[in-house]
Amino acid sequence: MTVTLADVAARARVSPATVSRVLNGNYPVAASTRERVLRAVDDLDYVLNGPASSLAAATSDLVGILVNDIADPFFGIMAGAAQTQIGGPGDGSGRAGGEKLAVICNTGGSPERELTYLTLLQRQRAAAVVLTGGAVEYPDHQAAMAAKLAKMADAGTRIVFCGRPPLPEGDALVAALAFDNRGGGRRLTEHLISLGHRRIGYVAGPPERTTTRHRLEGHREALRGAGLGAEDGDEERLTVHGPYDRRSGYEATLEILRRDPTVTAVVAANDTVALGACAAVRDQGLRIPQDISVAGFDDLPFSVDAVPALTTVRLPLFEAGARAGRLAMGKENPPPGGIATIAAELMIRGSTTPPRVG
Amino acid sequence: MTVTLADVAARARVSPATVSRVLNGNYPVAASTRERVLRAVDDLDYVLNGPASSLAAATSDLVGILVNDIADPFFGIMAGAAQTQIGGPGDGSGRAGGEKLAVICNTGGSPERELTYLTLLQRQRAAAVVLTGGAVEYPDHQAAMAAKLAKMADAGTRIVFCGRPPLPEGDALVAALAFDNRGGGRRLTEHLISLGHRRIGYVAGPPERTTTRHRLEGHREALRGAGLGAEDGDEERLTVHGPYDRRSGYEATLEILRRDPTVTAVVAANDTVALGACAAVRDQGLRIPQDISVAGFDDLPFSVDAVPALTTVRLPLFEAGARAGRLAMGKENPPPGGIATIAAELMIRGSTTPPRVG
DNA sequence: CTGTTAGCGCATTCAT
DNA sequence: ATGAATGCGCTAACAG
Repeated sequence: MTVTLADVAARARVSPATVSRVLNGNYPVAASTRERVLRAVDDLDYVLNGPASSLAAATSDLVGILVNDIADPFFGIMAGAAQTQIGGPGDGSGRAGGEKLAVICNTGGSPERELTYLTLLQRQRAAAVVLTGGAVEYPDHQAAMAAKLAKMADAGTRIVFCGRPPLPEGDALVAALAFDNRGGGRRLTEHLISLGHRRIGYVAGPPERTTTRHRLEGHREALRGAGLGAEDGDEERLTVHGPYDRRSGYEATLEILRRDPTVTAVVAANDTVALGACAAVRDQGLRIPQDISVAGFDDLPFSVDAVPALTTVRLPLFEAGARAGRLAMGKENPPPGGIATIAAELMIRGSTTPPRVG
Repeated sequence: MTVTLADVAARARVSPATVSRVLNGNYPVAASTRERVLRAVDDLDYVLNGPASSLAAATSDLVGILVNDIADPFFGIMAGAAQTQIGGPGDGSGRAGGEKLAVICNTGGSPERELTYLTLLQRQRAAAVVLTGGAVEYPDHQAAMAAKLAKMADAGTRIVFCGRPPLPEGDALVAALAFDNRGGGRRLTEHLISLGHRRIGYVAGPPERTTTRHRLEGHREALRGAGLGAEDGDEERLTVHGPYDRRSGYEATLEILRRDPTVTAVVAANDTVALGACAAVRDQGLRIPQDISVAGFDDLPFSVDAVPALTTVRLPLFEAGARAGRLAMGKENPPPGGIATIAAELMIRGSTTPPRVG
């Protein structure tokens, strides 16, 4: 019923080995036979059996891209960009040549699912794995991840981090592209301070994630640099943690305003959270930015369309994702030391202004 | 070097077949031996060889989810929802049990890449394929898709459409969840007409996609139902096509305003496009909704946070994606006739009001 | 409930 | 440049 390599060989009057060689193209084959074989492939509508091929060759053409939340454009943009470098141009024939199968795996931010997906990819003998977004800092989980990644790397799987700091152990096995979340966070808050803000609320992400920690650390660096926060307990009082979603931004902002109605600015962990923060501010009858300035992080596409446009920190998500894809394909050499820090750019827009006097 | 099933069998002092049985769990095994085997698996840190397993069993645990643009939350939400039903709960061990590997494939809207991905999934003997979003209506491509899907279905791959109309041939091979784009589009424009709008611009998506066509048809049904458009050429003049992105919304809206400065409302092909439309309206010095009403489609999460909040048509993306995932897993029976139409709900918000008199 | 026996379809030595 | 032979690691009958 199902057409195999042998069938193609028979029709082309060559040996199975020859068919395999023209299909993989890694070996000299006479032009005339190649043509004959390809015609037989078309005639028979033959489709290579991936599992059999992978088994015999001990490698596969699968590349996994792990993301925390695919419904969030932050990850969608990186994943899509990576895929453009992995999927190959496509030859328009639908026949599929040497392309890899770039697949996106949605962990939902769960450490367990992250490990499960890695195991699944390990089973498939994936050619490469790209891990995007911040890591969870539970020691057990980090150790388990490190062990599993080491094993996969050992088995020949290329490992690439994208927007994620390298593992504590600092394996040389991986190439890491880390965003400068700390620096971006610092400059953003410095901007607010330079405008004259002194009481700044901070809606942070989940405490266990590296991204959250780094952005928050940057924020506090800026506060301390200006002699704010550390001494009077404001840092703790004006920081509220929650997930990276709109609802969290809304509720955390209400909480911050309740704790201190005199805050003049709210910094959100990312742009999505900032949208929720804006809604909360408005629902309190306050105006942005006249009464309260609001800032985000990431510069997602919708941020420029917020009203007023959102001051935020731009991360080159597409470029980083594409580079991660190239690293996964071995098209590009790893950065020196295996790790590159990607700069973050402050985008000042209408949602931040000097606080009202008085 | 690499641990195989036989190694585990040797260590557990059982036959390879027994190990296979406990791993797959589809067969009775004595509790004591099962335990022994599992311990051996852990001791040896054994990982099943996916390709070998798939080859022998002639099936794989891969499920493909095809999307047009993973950076667009419209697809991210559906894909993520589908994955929640497919990936399995995860047992927290990271060991990976009977889960499927749900993978998202980003076609970028290209027909060629769509076919290429299907071929790749066909190679892998995917257990199921979920196709999301509107289809491209080029006859050749439709025929090629129908042929390939038929072949895959024939080989045992489950095919599910999500937010996509069934194929013209109407194969019984697939289960289809189709959004009521036409009805939603019609009700949206009827809403504007009922407010008193008479000259309504329409920023449409790419003309070759079913989603575009259906939404536009709904729009025109409403116009004609009110005796508008058809006779005076407004339909054509006030419709501009473009991709489903912000930029297109911006530019098309400028074009519409140029063609007819007296339009009082602009309907966009989706919410992202609507955001661009809003920006264009504002850049022309016009206010929303006082000078011009703007409406979108999909009700993506950010739409409620637009200022003013966007009137749009809500599609239950998460629910539809989850249902598609269950259909792909065979956890749920296909709808009668193989096709279910998913209702669209009009969400009236602040971006639409009656036009100014005069 | 468990062991034995055969392939699954292909890539890759070796020959020629 | 091509063919023949071997085995990748596992599952699925079939015995027992």
